[in-house]
Amino acid sequence: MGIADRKERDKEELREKILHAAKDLFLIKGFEKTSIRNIADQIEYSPGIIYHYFRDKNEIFHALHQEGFRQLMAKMSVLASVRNPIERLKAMGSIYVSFALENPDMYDLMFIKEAPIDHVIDLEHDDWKEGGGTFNFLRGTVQESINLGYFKGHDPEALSYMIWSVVHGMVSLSIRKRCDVVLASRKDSIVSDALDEFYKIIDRL
Amino acid sequence: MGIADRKERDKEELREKILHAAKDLFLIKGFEKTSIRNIADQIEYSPGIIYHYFRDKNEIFHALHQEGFRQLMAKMSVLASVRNPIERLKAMGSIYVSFALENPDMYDLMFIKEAPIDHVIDLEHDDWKEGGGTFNFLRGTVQESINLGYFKGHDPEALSYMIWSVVHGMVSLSIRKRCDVVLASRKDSIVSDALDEFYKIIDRL
DNA sequence: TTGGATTATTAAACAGTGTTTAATTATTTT
DNA sequence: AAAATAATTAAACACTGTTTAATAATCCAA
Repeated sequence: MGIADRKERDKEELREKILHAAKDLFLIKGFEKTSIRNIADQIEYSPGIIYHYFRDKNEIFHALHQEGFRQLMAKMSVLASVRNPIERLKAMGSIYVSFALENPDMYDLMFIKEAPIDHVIDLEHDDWKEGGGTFNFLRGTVQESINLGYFKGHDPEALSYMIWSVVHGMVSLSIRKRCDVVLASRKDSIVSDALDEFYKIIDRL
Repeated sequence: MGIADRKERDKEELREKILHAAKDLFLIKGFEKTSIRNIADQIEYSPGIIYHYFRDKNEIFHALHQEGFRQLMAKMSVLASVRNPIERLKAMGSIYVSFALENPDMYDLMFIKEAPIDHVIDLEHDDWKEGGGTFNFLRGTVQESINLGYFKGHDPEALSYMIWSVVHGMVSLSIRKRCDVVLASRKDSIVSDALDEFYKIIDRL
């Protein structure tokens, strides 16, 4: 079935081209300001073609969303070798924050934008659960820490959510420029400074 | 100058009507999905009139943004009577979170949406600074706590940003439905559970 | 009270959006 | 080579924020 295969590959190729163009444009102009026509112009096809590869603009969103999670998980995977769960926890925080600050638009897409999460819930729920996912990695690390005697009296799941909230809060306030108003002078360092404050607290528990 | 006054009042009245309609619609449909024409329909005027009262859609955003901050600050003001800064800190967290969960769309507008923050920075910077503002209230409370011997070795400003990040992170992940995917079973209670975890940590410092 | 200036309001248009439709071109199968 | 199928497009639809010029309403001075 070599011919069918090649056809399949050709189709996949154009799909990737659309996705690539979409990502490029969105990193420059932002997601909502990137139009279907912009993407079509970029790949030198007519706008209509995009609807043969994606149901709507949200499905492009969703595909990029998945790619972002693959990237983040790849960055996290180096932590498998860190034995001490508290050390791993802190390293996770640093990786999470640096991923967000180095790829603010991708982070925005993954964790801030409202777009089609309903869609994501349906389609990605299984991926999340079986694939482990970043949150389960965090929850596991917290559980390990508790097993070693840290975080006494804490609920592992709620504590994990709190920890996620700290790092997400820091980077999302920064990305959406909410600290510029109130912390203009140190807006470039405040996130890493605040992360250090959090590490100090962890060390004292 | 009674006539000029009345004219002024009439103008103000329509301005308020636009704002009211905009807020109503936006609470139902969301901000981006509320169009100028929708607002015009609601108040039974033509779309063009809105541009005689607001420069553009962002200026409506900005007006609602200010209203939200007035609301939040009003809720916070009851805390002036709480003497113990640690108690006040925790009460602030609870008020902040409940404000966000009770007015998710308003919170979204104030702290999550990207819209015209540049505009806000220019216009609102002074309000923020002199009027105190929520963040300065937090910073002051943290400073008071430090003066009383709490949070030893911490930088008050960075610590304040970290604390803000915790509560903002919790509610914004919830509002933007990022916990639904990963914590479906307890998505309604996770925010308050996580806040409790944070309080436990504060109590142990 | 009337006429002119000013102001408030509107209708219509512009350039853009996501999406759908039917028509066209290209490719594959018979 | 003809018929069937698939890929691609042009054109339209109903919407968006915003601007323009024209209209309607109001005010102010003579």
